Amino acid sequence: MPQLSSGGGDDQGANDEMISFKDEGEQDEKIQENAFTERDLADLKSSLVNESETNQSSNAAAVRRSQQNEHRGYQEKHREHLDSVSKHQDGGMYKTAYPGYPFLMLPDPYIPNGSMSPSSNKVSVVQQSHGMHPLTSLLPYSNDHFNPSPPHLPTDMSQKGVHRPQSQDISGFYSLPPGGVGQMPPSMGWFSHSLMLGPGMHPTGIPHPAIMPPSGKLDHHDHYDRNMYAKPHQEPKREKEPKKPVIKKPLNAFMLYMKEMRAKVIAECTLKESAAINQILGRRWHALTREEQAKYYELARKERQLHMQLYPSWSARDNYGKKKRRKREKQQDSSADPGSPKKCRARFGLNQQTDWCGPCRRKKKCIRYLQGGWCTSPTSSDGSAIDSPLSPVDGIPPQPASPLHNPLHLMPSKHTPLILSKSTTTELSFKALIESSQQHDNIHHHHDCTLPKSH
DNA sequence: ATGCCTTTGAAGTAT
DNA sequence: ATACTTCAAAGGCAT
Repeated sequence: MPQLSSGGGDDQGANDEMISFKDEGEQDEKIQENAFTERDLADLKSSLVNESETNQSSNAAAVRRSQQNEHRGYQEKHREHLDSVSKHQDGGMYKTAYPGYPFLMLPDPYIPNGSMSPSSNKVSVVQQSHGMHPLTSLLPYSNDHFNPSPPHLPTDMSQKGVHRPQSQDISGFYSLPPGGVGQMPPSMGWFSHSLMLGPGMHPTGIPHPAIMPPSGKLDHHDHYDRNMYAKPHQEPKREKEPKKPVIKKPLNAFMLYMKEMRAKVIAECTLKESAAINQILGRRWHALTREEQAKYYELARKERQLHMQLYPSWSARDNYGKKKRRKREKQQDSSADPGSPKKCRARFGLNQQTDWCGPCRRKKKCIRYLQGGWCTSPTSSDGSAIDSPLSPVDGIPPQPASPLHNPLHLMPSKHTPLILSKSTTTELSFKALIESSQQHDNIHHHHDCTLPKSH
C-alpha cells in the first residue's frame, strides 16, 4: 500500500497513522514497483514541512492553544485574526499558482522559497482521470451552489490569489453567522473555493461548508443559499440565537479523496449507498500510488493549516462528543471481555512489546489476524469466548459464521470490508459486496468496482 | 426526525 | 507513551 513515511515531518504529526494493512511483502513489492521510493517520500515530507510552514503552523498552533480556553471575544478575535491573516497574504503570501492545481493559489508555506518546487511532480503529478480537476470535487460546494457575487466586489483573484478585502464589512453584504468573518469556513476554504469558483465569485468565499448551524444537519445548498446570499435584515433573528456555529473538522486526505471520487464510483458502480461506496473507495485508496495519495495528504495538510489560521481557537474538542455515543454504548454491550491489548497479547502468547493485539487499528498488523483468527478473542452475547472460528480465504478476513458469533463490534472494521449490515443487505448491495469481497486485497485491479451495472 | 452504516486519518480522551 | 474514541462526508436505510 502506498504510504507516506512519517519522517516526523507533518506539522500535524499524523503520518504515523499511515499504517499499511497489507502484508509487508505486498507492500514491498509495490514499493519496488514504484519509482517513488522511501527516500522520495522522505524528501516529499521534508519538502512539505518547510521553514515557513513550520513557523506559521507553530505560531498558529501556539495561538490556537493559548486561545483554547478563551471563549470570550469570540467574534472580534476571529475577525482580528483574519485581518492579520489577510494582511499577511497581502504581503505576498499567496502569489504563486500551483502548477498541479491550475486554479489554486498557494500560500508561500507550500512553496517555500522555491525549496518545495510545486513542479516537483511529487505531489501534483496525479493523473486527473475522469476529466475532473483535482480540486473540483474537493470543493464541497460546486459552482452550482453559488450565485454570482455582487458586482461591486472584486473578482480578480488571479494576481492576489485569495485576497480577501479586509476593509469591507462583509456582514454588511451577507448575513454571516454569529462568528462573522472569523467563522469563515475552512475546508477547501476561502482560498480554494473562492479561486475555483471563477470570476464573479465572492472572493471571501463566505460562508463555508465547515460552518454548520448549531442545529446540525444542513444541506450544502441550503447552507449557502441561506448564508452566503442571505440578506442583512435577517440579522434580528440571529440575535435571538447567538449560538456559535459549528465549525467542522478539516477533511483528512481520505475524506478529500472520497469527495473527489465518490461521484465516479457512484457512476461506475450504479451504487448510491455510501457505506458500500466507501468500502470501494477505501480499497481504491489503498490501491493508489504514493504519488496519488501524496496529493491528498498534501491537500489535507493545507486544509488543516488553513483551518488553523482561520480558527486559531478552534479545536476538534469543540465538536467532540456531540454525536451520539453509540460506540460507547455498544462497547458496554460487548464488553463481556474483549480484553485489554495487554491481556490479549498474553492470552495469545504474543510479544507484549512488538506484537499487536486489540482492535486492529493502526500500528502493526495483528498477528492473530494474520494467523487467521481474531485480533481479540470475540465473545458471544453471554460473554463466552469464541476463538477464531474461521480461517481466512485468500487473504479475506474471516467472516461471521453467524450474527451471534460475530458481533460486528468485535470485528475490526479494517479487516472486514464486507460486513453485511442491515443497510447493505439489499440485493444490489449484497451482490456488490460479494463481488468486491472476491477482489479484496487485490490492489492491482484497475476496476475494483465490478458491480452490477444494472439492477 | 434521527441515527446507522462504512471508509481513513486527525486529533481528541483515557489509561 | 500508548490505547482507544470521536468526527469529518455521503446518502440510503431502519427505527
